[in-house]
Amino acid sequence: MARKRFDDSSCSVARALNEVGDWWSLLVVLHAMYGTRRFVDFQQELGIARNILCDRLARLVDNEVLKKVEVGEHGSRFEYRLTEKGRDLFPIVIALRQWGDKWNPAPDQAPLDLRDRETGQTIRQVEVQDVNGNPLTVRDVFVPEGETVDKRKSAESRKKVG
Amino acid sequence: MARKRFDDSSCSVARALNEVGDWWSLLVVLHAMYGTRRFVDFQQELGIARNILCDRLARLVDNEVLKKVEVGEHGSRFEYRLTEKGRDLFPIVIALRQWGDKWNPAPDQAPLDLRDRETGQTIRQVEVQDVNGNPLTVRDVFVPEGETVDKRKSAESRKKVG
DNA sequence: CTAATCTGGTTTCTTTAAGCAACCTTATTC
DNA sequence: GAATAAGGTTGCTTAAAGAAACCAGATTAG
Repeated sequence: MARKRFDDSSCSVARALNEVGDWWSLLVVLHAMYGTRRFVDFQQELGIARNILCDRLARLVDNEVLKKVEVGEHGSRFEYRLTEKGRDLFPIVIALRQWGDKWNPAPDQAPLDLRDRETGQTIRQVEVQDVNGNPLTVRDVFVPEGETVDKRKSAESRKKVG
Repeated sequence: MARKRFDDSSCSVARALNEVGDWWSLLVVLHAMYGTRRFVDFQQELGIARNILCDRLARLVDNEVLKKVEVGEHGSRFEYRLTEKGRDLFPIVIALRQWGDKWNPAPDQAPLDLRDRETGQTIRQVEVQDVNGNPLTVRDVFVPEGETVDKRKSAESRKKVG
Protein backbone atom coordinates (compact mmCIF):
# COMPACT_ATOMS: atom_id res chain seq x y z
CA MET A 1 0.00 0.00 0.00
CA ALA A 2 2.95 2.27 0.45
CA ARG A 3 1.11 4.30 2.98
CA LYS A 4 2.90 7.46 3.71
CA ARG A 5 3.78 7.86 7.34
CA PHE A 6 3.80 11.35 8.75
CA ASP A 7 5.82 11.01 11.93
CA ASP A 8 7.74 14.01 10.77
CA SER A 9 4.72 16.03 9.85
CA SER A 10 4.27 19.40 11.35
CA CYS A 11 0.57 18.72 11.69
CA SER A 12 -0.46 17.19 14.97
CA VAL A 13 -3.61 15.74 13.48
CA ALA A 14 -1.46 13.88 11.00
CA ARG A 15 0.73 12.69 13.85
CA ALA A 16 -2.30 11.58 15.80
CA LEU A 17 -3.64 9.75 12.78
CA ASN A 18 -0.31 8.10 12.46
CA GLU A 19 -0.87 6.40 15.77
CA VAL A 20 -4.57 5.69 15.79
CA GLY A 21 -5.73 6.78 12.35
CA ASP A 22 -5.95 3.47 10.67
CA TRP A 23 -8.95 1.35 10.39
CA TRP A 24 -8.34 -1.02 13.22
CA SER A 25 -6.46 0.91 15.83
CA LEU A 26 -9.36 3.01 16.95
CA LEU A 27 -11.65 0.00 16.97
CA VAL A 28 -9.16 -1.80 19.18
CA VAL A 29 -9.09 1.20 21.50
CA LEU A 30 -12.89 1.33 21.46
CA HIS A 31 -13.15 -2.28 22.48
CA ALA A 32 -10.48 -1.79 25.11
CA MET A 33 -12.71 0.94 26.52
CA TYR A 34 -15.56 -1.51 26.57
CA GLY A 35 -13.48 -3.81 28.68
CA THR A 36 -11.79 -6.14 26.22
CA ARG A 37 -8.24 -7.01 27.21
CA ARG A 38 -7.27 -10.31 25.68
CA PHE A 39 -5.84 -11.11 22.30
CA VAL A 40 -8.45 -13.70 21.42
CA ASP A 41 -11.28 -11.49 22.54
CA PHE A 42 -10.16 -8.61 20.36
CA GLN A 43 -9.75 -11.03 17.53
CA GLN A 44 -13.21 -12.49 17.84
CA GLU A 45 -15.03 -9.29 18.56
CA LEU A 46 -13.42 -7.38 15.74
CA GLY A 47 -13.11 -10.20 13.24
CA ILE A 48 -9.61 -8.96 12.50
CA ALA A 49 -6.88 -11.13 11.00
CA ARG A 50 -4.51 -12.35 13.70
CA ASN A 51 -1.38 -11.01 12.08
CA ILE A 52 -2.94 -7.60 11.68
CA LEU A 53 -4.13 -7.64 15.26
CA CYS A 54 -0.61 -8.51 16.38
CA ASP A 55 0.74 -5.63 14.42
CA ARG A 56 -1.85 -3.14 15.68
CA LEU A 57 -1.46 -4.20 19.29
CA ALA A 58 2.29 -3.95 19.02
CA ARG A 59 2.06 -0.53 17.47
CA LEU A 60 -0.41 0.69 20.05
CA VAL A 61 1.91 -0.59 22.77
CA ASP A 62 4.86 1.10 21.07
CA ASN A 63 2.93 4.31 20.98
CA GLU A 64 1.95 3.88 24.61
CA VAL A 65 -1.74 3.85 23.91
CA LEU A 66 -1.93 0.35 25.37
CA LYS A 67 0.31 -1.47 27.76
CA LYS A 68 0.92 -5.19 27.68
CA VAL A 69 0.54 -6.72 31.10
CA GLU A 70 1.67 -10.18 32.03
CA VAL A 71 -1.15 -11.86 33.80
CA GLY A 72 -1.82 -15.45 34.73
CA GLU A 73 0.73 -16.76 37.08
CA HIS A 74 3.38 -18.33 34.90
CA GLY A 75 3.55 -15.95 32.00
CA SER A 76 2.21 -16.67 28.55
CA ARG A 77 -1.02 -14.93 29.34
CA PHE A 78 -1.27 -11.25 28.66
CA GLU A 79 -3.67 -8.42 28.85
CA TYR A 80 -3.69 -5.26 26.85
CA ARG A 81 -4.83 -2.32 28.88
CA LEU A 82 -5.32 1.31 28.10
CA THR A 83 -2.74 3.75 29.34
CA GLU A 84 -3.65 7.27 30.33
CA LYS A 85 -2.81 8.30 26.79
CA GLY A 86 -5.17 5.66 25.53
CA ARG A 87 -7.95 6.61 27.91
CA ASP A 88 -7.48 10.14 26.72
CA LEU A 89 -8.89 9.05 23.37
CA PHE A 90 -12.24 8.76 25.07
CA PRO A 91 -13.70 12.01 23.72
CA ILE A 92 -12.58 11.13 20.20
CA VAL A 93 -14.14 7.70 20.26
CA ILE A 94 -17.34 8.99 21.79
CA ALA A 95 -17.53 11.88 19.35
CA LEU A 96 -17.08 9.44 16.48
CA ARG A 97 -19.75 7.23 17.87
CA GLN A 98 -22.17 10.11 18.26
CA TRP A 99 -21.41 11.33 14.77
CA GLY A 100 -22.03 7.85 13.39
CA ASP A 101 -25.27 7.53 15.32
CA LYS A 102 -26.45 10.89 14.09
CA TRP A 103 -25.55 10.64 10.43
CA ASN A 104 -25.57 6.93 9.76
CA PRO A 105 -27.97 5.47 12.23
CA ALA A 106 -28.34 1.71 12.13
CA PRO A 107 -31.99 0.91 11.58
CA ASP A 108 -31.81 -1.98 13.97
CA GLN A 109 -29.70 -0.45 16.66
CA ALA A 110 -30.43 2.23 19.19
CA PRO A 111 -27.81 4.95 19.36
CA LEU A 112 -25.29 4.63 22.12
CA ASP A 113 -26.83 5.46 25.43
CA LEU A 114 -23.85 6.10 27.64
CA ARG A 115 -24.58 7.17 31.16
CA ASP A 116 -22.89 8.86 34.01
CA ARG A 117 -22.26 6.40 36.83
CA GLU A 118 -23.01 9.00 39.45
CA THR A 119 -26.37 10.21 38.32
CA GLY A 120 -27.40 7.57 35.81
CA GLN A 121 -28.14 10.29 33.31
CA THR A 122 -27.26 10.19 29.64
CA ILE A 123 -24.07 12.01 28.69
CA ARG A 124 -23.96 15.10 26.51
CA GLN A 125 -23.03 15.43 22.90
CA VAL A 126 -19.30 16.00 22.65
CA GLU A 127 -18.75 19.51 21.39
CA VAL A 128 -16.16 22.22 21.02
CA GLN A 129 -16.79 24.88 23.61
CA ASP A 130 -15.68 28.35 24.51
CA VAL A 131 -14.30 29.09 27.96
CA ASN A 132 -17.80 29.36 29.36
CA GLY A 133 -18.91 26.03 28.02
CA ASN A 134 -20.97 27.36 25.15
CA PRO A 135 -20.85 25.30 21.96
CA LEU A 136 -18.77 26.53 19.04
CA THR A 137 -19.01 25.57 15.39
CA VAL A 138 -16.21 25.67 12.89
CA ARG A 139 -17.42 29.12 11.87
CA ASP A 140 -17.14 30.51 15.35
CA VAL A 141 -13.42 30.10 15.70
CA PHE A 142 -10.23 31.46 14.24
CA VAL A 143 -6.52 30.88 14.48
CA PRO A 144 -4.64 33.93 15.68
CA GLU A 145 -2.11 35.50 13.32
CA GLY A 146 1.23 33.85 13.13
CA GLU A 147 -0.12 30.34 13.44
CA THR A 148 0.63 28.06 10.56
CA VAL A 149 -1.47 25.09 9.69
CA ASP A 150 0.60 22.80 7.64
CA LYS A 151 3.30 23.10 5.05
CA ARG A 152 4.73 24.58 1.89
CA LYS A 153 1.88 26.81 0.89
CA SER A 154 1.48 30.50 0.96
CA ALA A 155 0.22 31.64 4.29
CA GLU A 156 -2.89 33.48 3.16
CA SER A 157 -5.24 30.58 2.96
CA ARG A 158 -4.33 29.34 6.38
CA LYS A 159 -5.51 32.01 8.65
CA LYS A 160 -9.07 31.23 7.99
CA VAL A 161 -10.92 28.57 9.86
CA GLY A 162 -14.37 28.01 8.56
CA MET B 1 -4.92 -4.41 0.92
CA ALA B 2 -8.29 -6.06 0.96
CA ARG B 3 -9.57 -3.71 3.56
CA LYS B 4 -12.74 -4.93 5.09
CA ARG B 5 -15.57 -2.48 4.78
CA PHE B 6 -18.09 -2.41 7.56
CA ASP B 7 -21.09 -0.70 6.03
CA ASP B 8 -23.12 -3.48 7.45
CA SER B 9 -21.57 -3.37 10.84
CA SER B 10 -23.74 -2.95 13.82
CA CYS B 11 -21.14 -0.66 15.33
CA SER B 12 -21.60 2.98 14.53
CA VAL B 13 -17.96 3.73 15.20
CA ALA B 14 -17.08 1.22 12.53
CA ARG B 15 -19.57 2.85 10.21
CA ALA B 16 -18.15 6.26 10.95
CA LEU B 17 -14.64 4.99 10.32
CA ASN B 18 -15.87 3.61 7.08
CA GLU B 19 -16.57 7.11 5.88
CA VAL B 20 -13.80 9.13 7.40
CA GLY B 21 -11.58 6.55 9.07
CA ASP B 22 -8.87 6.26 6.54
CA TRP B 23 -5.70 8.13 6.55
CA TRP B 24 -6.55 10.87 4.15
CA SER B 25 -10.23 11.53 4.57
CA LEU B 26 -9.97 13.22 7.92
CA LEU B 27 -7.01 15.25 6.75
CA VAL B 28 -9.04 16.42 3.78
CA VAL B 29 -11.85 17.38 6.12
CA LEU B 30 -9.38 19.15 8.39
CA HIS B 31 -8.04 21.21 5.54
CA ALA B 32 -11.54 21.92 4.34
CA MET B 33 -12.20 23.34 7.79
CA TYR B 34 -9.14 25.50 7.41
CA GLY B 35 -10.61 26.92 4.25
CA THR B 36 -9.20 24.78 1.47
CA ARG B 37 -11.69 24.13 -1.30
CA ARG B 38 -9.86 23.42 -4.54
CA PHE B 39 -8.48 20.17 -5.86
CA VAL B 40 -4.98 21.50 -6.46
CA ASP B 41 -4.83 23.14 -3.07
CA PHE B 42 -5.73 19.92 -1.28
CA GLN B 43 -3.22 18.12 -3.41
CA GLN B 44 -0.38 20.48 -2.64
CA GLU B 45 -1.15 20.98 1.01
CA LEU B 46 -1.55 17.31 1.76
CA GLY B 47 1.04 15.94 -0.64
CA ILE B 48 -1.47 13.27 -1.59
CA ALA B 49 -1.40 11.38 -4.88
CA ARG B 50 -3.90 12.81 -7.33
CA ASN B 51 -5.75 9.60 -7.99
CA ILE B 52 -6.11 8.97 -4.26
CA LEU B 53 -7.32 12.50 -3.75
CA CYS B 54 -9.89 11.98 -6.50
CA ASP B 55 -11.05 8.85 -4.84
CA ARG B 56 -11.24 10.39 -1.37
CA LEU B 57 -13.05 13.49 -2.58
CA ALA B 58 -15.53 11.38 -4.52
CA ARG B 59 -16.12 9.17 -1.52
CA LEU B 60 -16.56 12.13 0.80
CA VAL B 61 -19.02 13.63 -1.67
CA ASP B 62 -20.85 10.30 -1.90
CA ASN B 63 -21.06 10.18 1.84
CA GLU B 64 -22.26 13.76 1.93
CA VAL B 65 -19.39 15.00 4.01
CA LEU B 66 -18.39 17.35 1.19
CA LYS B 67 -20.36 18.78 -1.67
CA LYS B 68 -18.92 19.56 -5.05
CA VAL B 69 -19.87 23.01 -6.20
CA GLU B 70 -19.44 24.29 -9.74
CA VAL B 71 -17.75 27.60 -9.50
CA GLY B 72 -16.02 29.80 -12.05
CA GLU B 73 -18.42 31.04 -14.63
CA HIS B 74 -18.28 28.44 -17.38
CA GLY B 75 -17.93 25.22 -15.49
CA SER B 76 -14.76 23.17 -15.29
CA ARG B 77 -13.84 24.79 -12.02
CA PHE B 78 -15.06 23.26 -8.82
CA GLU B 79 -14.96 23.71 -5.14
CA TYR B 80 -15.37 21.12 -2.46
CA ARG B 81 -17.18 22.46 0.55
CA LEU B 82 -18.18 20.94 3.83
CA THR B 83 -21.79 19.97 4.32
CA GLU B 84 -23.45 20.14 7.69
CA LYS B 85 -22.50 16.53 8.18
CA GLY B 86 -18.92 17.44 7.40
CA ARG B 87 -18.88 20.45 9.69
CA ASP B 88 -20.24 18.17 12.37
CA LEU B 89 -16.87 16.44 12.37
CA PHE B 90 -15.46 19.54 14.00
CA PRO B 91 -15.31 18.15 17.53
CA ILE B 92 -13.62 15.00 16.31
CA VAL B 93 -10.97 16.84 14.38
CA ILE B 94 -10.33 19.26 17.21
CA ALA B 95 -10.22 16.47 19.77
CA LEU B 96 -7.71 14.63 17.61
CA ARG B 97 -5.64 17.73 17.28
CA GLN B 98 -5.67 18.36 21.00
CA TRP B 99 -4.76 14.76 21.68
CA GLY B 100 -1.88 14.98 19.24
CA ASP B 101 -0.68 18.24 20.75
CA LYS B 102 -0.85 16.78 24.22
CA TRP B 103 0.78 13.41 23.64
CA ASN B 104 2.98 13.99 20.63
CA PRO B 105 3.87 17.62 20.72
CA ALA B 106 6.01 18.85 17.86
CA PRO B 107 9.11 20.41 19.35
CA ASP B 108 9.05 23.17 16.80
CA GLN B 109 5.37 23.87 16.75
CA ALA B 110 3.11 25.50 19.28
CA PRO B 111 -0.04 23.56 20.01
CA LEU B 112 -3.12 24.70 18.17
CA ASP B 113 -4.40 27.92 19.62
CA LEU B 114 -7.94 28.09 18.37
CA ARG B 115 -10.00 31.01 19.55
CA ASP B 116 -13.57 32.02 19.86
CA ARG B 117 -14.36 34.77 17.37
CA GLU B 118 -16.62 36.51 19.84
CA THR B 119 -14.36 36.83 22.81
CA GLY B 120 -10.96 36.07 21.32
CA GLN B 121 -10.38 33.55 24.06
CA THR B 122 -8.81 30.16 23.61
CA ILE B 123 -11.27 27.28 23.30
CA ARG B 124 -11.59 24.51 25.84
CA GLN B 125 -10.32 20.99 25.69
CA VAL B 126 -12.92 18.81 24.04
CA GLU B 127 -14.29 16.42 26.64
CA VAL B 128 -17.10 14.05 27.42
CA GLN B 129 -19.44 15.68 29.87
CA ASP B 130 -22.37 14.82 32.05
CA VAL B 131 -25.61 16.76 31.76
CA ASN B 132 -24.22 19.52 33.91
CA GLY B 133 -21.11 19.96 31.85
CA ASN B 134 -18.76 18.21 34.24
CA PRO B 135 -16.02 16.18 32.58
CA LEU B 136 -16.31 12.40 32.51
CA THR B 137 -13.62 9.82 31.98
CA VAL B 138 -14.07 6.37 30.57
CA ARG B 139 -14.36 5.07 34.12
CA ASP B 140 -17.21 7.38 34.99
CA VAL B 141 -19.67 5.98 32.51
CA PHE B 142 -21.60 2.81 31.84
CA VAL B 143 -23.92 1.37 29.25
CA PRO B 144 -27.32 0.49 30.65
CA GLU B 145 -28.39 -3.15 30.58
CA GLY B 146 -29.67 -4.46 27.33
CA GLU B 147 -27.28 -2.47 25.21
CA THR B 148 -25.03 -4.47 22.99
CA VAL B 149 -21.69 -3.30 21.83
CA ASP B 150 -20.79 -5.29 18.82
CA LYS B 151 -21.31 -8.82 17.70
CA ARG B 152 -21.19 -12.53 18.23
CA LYS B 153 -19.79 -12.64 21.70
CA SER B 154 -21.27 -13.49 25.02
CA ALA B 155 -22.86 -10.51 26.63
CA GLU B 156 -20.96 -10.48 29.89
CA SER B 157 -17.92 -8.58 28.79
CA ARG B 158 -19.96 -5.86 27.20
CA LYS B 159 -21.73 -4.25 30.03
CA LYS B 160 -18.60 -2.79 31.37
CA VAL B 161 -17.17 0.41 30.05
CA GLY B 162 -13.80 1.13 31.47
C1' DC C 1 1.59 -39.26 31.92
C1' DT C 2 -0.16 -38.48 27.43
C1' DA C 3 -3.50 -36.14 24.55
C1' DA C 4 -6.31 -32.36 23.69
C1' DT C 5 -7.02 -27.53 24.24
C1' DC C 6 -6.16 -22.63 25.03
C1' DT C 7 -3.42 -18.55 24.32
C1' DG C 8 -0.68 -15.70 21.77
C1' DG C 9 1.52 -15.57 18.27
C1' DT C 10 4.45 -16.25 13.25
C1' DT C 11 4.63 -17.63 8.30
C1' DT C 12 3.11 -17.97 3.67
C1' DC C 13 0.34 -16.73 0.04
C1' DT C 14 -3.14 -13.84 -2.39
C1' DT C 15 -5.64 -9.72 -3.06
C1' DT C 16 -6.12 -4.98 -3.11
C1' DA C 17 -5.14 -0.29 -2.28
C1' DA C 18 -1.58 3.49 -2.07
C1' DG C 19 2.01 6.10 -4.46
C1' DC C 20 4.08 7.85 -8.65
C1' DA C 21 4.32 9.60 -13.08
C1' DA C 22 2.55 10.31 -17.48
C1' DC C 23 -1.20 11.67 -20.12
C1' DC C 24 -5.67 14.02 -21.37
C1' DT C 25 -9.40 17.54 -21.91
C1' DT C 26 -11.43 21.89 -21.34
C1' DA C 27 -10.84 26.69 -20.35
C1' DT C 28 -8.24 30.87 -19.84
C1' DT C 29 -3.96 33.79 -20.41
C1' DC C 30 -0.13 35.58 -23.01
C1' DG D 1 -1.90 29.83 -31.36
C1' DA D 2 1.00 28.26 -27.87
C1' DA D 3 1.50 27.91 -23.07
C1' DT D 4 -0.54 27.27 -18.73
C1' DA D 5 -3.94 25.93 -15.21
C1' DA D 6 -7.64 22.99 -13.33
C1' DG D 7 -9.38 18.63 -12.64
C1' DG D 8 -9.02 14.42 -13.69
C1' DT D 9 -7.79 9.32 -15.65
C1' DT D 10 -4.60 5.46 -16.79
C1' DG D 11 -1.01 2.21 -16.01
C1' DC D 12 2.61 0.45 -13.40
C1' DT D 13 4.99 -0.76 -8.92
C1' DT D 14 5.06 -1.51 -4.14
C1' DA D 15 3.38 -2.53 0.22
C1' DA D 16 -0.15 -3.54 3.41
C1' DA D 17 -4.51 -6.27 4.55
C1' DG D 18 -6.82 -10.77 4.77
C1' DA D 19 -7.07 -15.87 5.19
C1' DA D 20 -5.38 -19.91 6.67
C1' DA D 21 -2.00 -22.92 8.23
C1' DC D 22 1.41 -23.77 11.52
C1' DC D 23 3.77 -23.45 16.15
C1' DA D 24 5.27 -23.43 21.08
C1' DG D 25 4.42 -23.14 25.90
C1' DA D 26 1.03 -23.74 29.62
C1' DT D 27 -3.16 -25.90 31.30
C1' DT D 28 -6.80 -29.30 31.72
C1' DA D 29 -8.99 -33.73 30.87
C1' DG D 30 -8.83 -38.48 31.04
